[in-house]
Amino acid sequence: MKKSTSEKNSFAKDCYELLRRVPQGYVTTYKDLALALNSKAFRAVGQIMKKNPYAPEVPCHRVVCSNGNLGGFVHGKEAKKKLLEKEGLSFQKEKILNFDKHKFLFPIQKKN
DNA sequence: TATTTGACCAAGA
DNA sequence: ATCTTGGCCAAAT
Repeated sequence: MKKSTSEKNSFAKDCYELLRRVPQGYVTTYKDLALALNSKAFRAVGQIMKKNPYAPEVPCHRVVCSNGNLGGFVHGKEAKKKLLEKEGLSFQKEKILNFDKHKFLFPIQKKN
């Protein structure tokens, strides 16, 4: 079964769509984003964020590593940490405290 | 078209 | 607990 031509560019697009749904005070991970797209392109997700941070429309600062580590950020990790702290998250060095507690799961996510 | 690159991940030592 | 290693996949070069 061949994929339709229209869903060729869907990866990056869907990425932003999903990320845009993440509310303040919550975070998601590169892994979960990829899995939500039925893919394992964990790294590609990060690449996309770096290249096309569609600016404040998409909260790229709410995307972190699945192990609770802060992850990366174009404007520097410290800026990212500050933003998340403002949204109510707390940190231990580079790790997020109560990580899974603030982790946002997408409506149609495969079983954890 | 082929190769390299990463804001990653999970398992080993 | 930290560090290394191999793998993974879309995008850029």
